Amino acid sequence: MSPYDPSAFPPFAVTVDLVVLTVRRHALCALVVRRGEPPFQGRWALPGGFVRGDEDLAAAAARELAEETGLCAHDPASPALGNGAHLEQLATYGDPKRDPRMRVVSVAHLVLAPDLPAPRAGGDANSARWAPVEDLLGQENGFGREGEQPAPLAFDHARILADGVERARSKIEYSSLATAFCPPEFTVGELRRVYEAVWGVALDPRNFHRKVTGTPGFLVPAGGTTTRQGGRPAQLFRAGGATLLNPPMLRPEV
Amino acid sequence: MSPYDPSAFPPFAVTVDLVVLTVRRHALCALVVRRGEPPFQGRWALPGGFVRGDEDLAAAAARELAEETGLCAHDPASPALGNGAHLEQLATYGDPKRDPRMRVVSVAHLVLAPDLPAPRAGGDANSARWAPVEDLLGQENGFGREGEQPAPLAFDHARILADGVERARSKIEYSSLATAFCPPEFTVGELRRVYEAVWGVALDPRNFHRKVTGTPGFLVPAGGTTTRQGGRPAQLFRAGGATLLNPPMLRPEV
DNA sequence: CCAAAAGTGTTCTGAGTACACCCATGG
DNA sequence: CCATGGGTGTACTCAGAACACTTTTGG
Repeated sequence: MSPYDPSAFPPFAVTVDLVVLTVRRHALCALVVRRGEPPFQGRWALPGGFVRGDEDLAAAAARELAEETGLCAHDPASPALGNGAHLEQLATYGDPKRDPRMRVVSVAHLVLAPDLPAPRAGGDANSARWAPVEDLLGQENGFGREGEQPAPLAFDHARILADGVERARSKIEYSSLATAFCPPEFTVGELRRVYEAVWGVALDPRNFHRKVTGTPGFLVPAGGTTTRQGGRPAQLFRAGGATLLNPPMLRPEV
Repeated sequence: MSPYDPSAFPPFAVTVDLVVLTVRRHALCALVVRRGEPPFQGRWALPGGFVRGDEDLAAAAARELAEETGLCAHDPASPALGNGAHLEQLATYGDPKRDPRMRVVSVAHLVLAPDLPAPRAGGDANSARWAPVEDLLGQENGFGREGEQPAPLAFDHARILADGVERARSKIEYSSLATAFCPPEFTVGELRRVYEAVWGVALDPRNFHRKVTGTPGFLVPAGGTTTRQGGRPAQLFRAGGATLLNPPMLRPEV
């Protein structure tokens, strides 16, 4: 079978889907858009779209991200830049029946973004919003609010979202990725609240402070202080050059 | 743009490429096949092939693996079974120019296999062999043998192989995946030599023994002993049910 | 007897945990 | 003055690192 023969291989549609995570009001939230057409019309879905014929996968993900949120993300090789979003490839989903219309292989990407004012519904998306992942996936932990159980996400997007959340949860253990959820300058307490929101646990503020300030290259002082969280003024930091956290931040047992 | 309109999205070819790793003669080795046709004719490449129209990605990877090696791997969800191979999705490579003939998106998979007699060249592959990853990627460590620098792998396969090796190296830290490199029954020393080959370091045999036998569910005694490594008879073990290793095995600093 | 690998015991030390305590601000 | 969060000091504990030592085979 010659590779030049188009009948030797079936044609696929290739898309990118985005798991865009942020921390809002002490909860881990994901960006979802409402579908304006069948299938799954009216249901929430992850943002995404077709990869163009001459476009790299990461470029397609960055383009879709910009179209849907105005965020400017960057190459997977170099993490956080621009207005701070981190983008990396997550996994690829290619079940033959995942889209009832045709054979679609979707390369999911994970984006970690600082808290943004409000998603702007742009392009082909009817409307967009931030939703707590706990609501989107069903209450994994016991302490979720009861009652409002929204319709499940379209396609296999609940699975993709769950994989993205799991990736984010494990990756902040051994990397400085949690800073991607923070504004350019942040306090140790704000960074701690990111960990607490993503992991759904409480951390000891004193030991956390020692751990992150004692790891060389993790945080660099930005010079100023802030009282935006109340209490005693806190030093402001920027993310340092170190991307790997060794020894890792230990996630308390559940 | 309606998704039903075939002109709305460009058609892609979708393939799976396999990073098949094993440990032979105290070295980490990868399975490579010689290309019988252009482009890159005569060069070594990773095994792989087109995904069929009604086939899941993992199924395509398992099929290609069986065609090339006779190995029987299994679903990514459940790790090692059959004759012991572990298969998981690695990453997806979709640079528009990665294949000069056409637009190909390749979903790479990682396979960890115990030492096999010899690869059987099957199907569309001219010939196949195990090659030390150190030779295929250029000597990362100083202690590689000099001189014989083979031609680089075809396409972007060196990058894919490097990503697969890196995944394997990091994943055996915190999982029981290293047992996938071992036969069904193995000794603690054999398992230690797997770690040493994959990481390229020397580990303290005494502390390693305590660590793996002291982690509940990691190893279960198989009952017998063997002297196939010489010296005092060693207990035989099987891989236990535990898949996560906590606390992780610590990789010594380079 | 000796080499080689398996396995056990013991000491030292680095890092996480828990928690008492002080600091600096806003209201 | 006091509530709130920021930050430091310290004792306890656990697990990895290093290494002396014993065990059991093959040659």
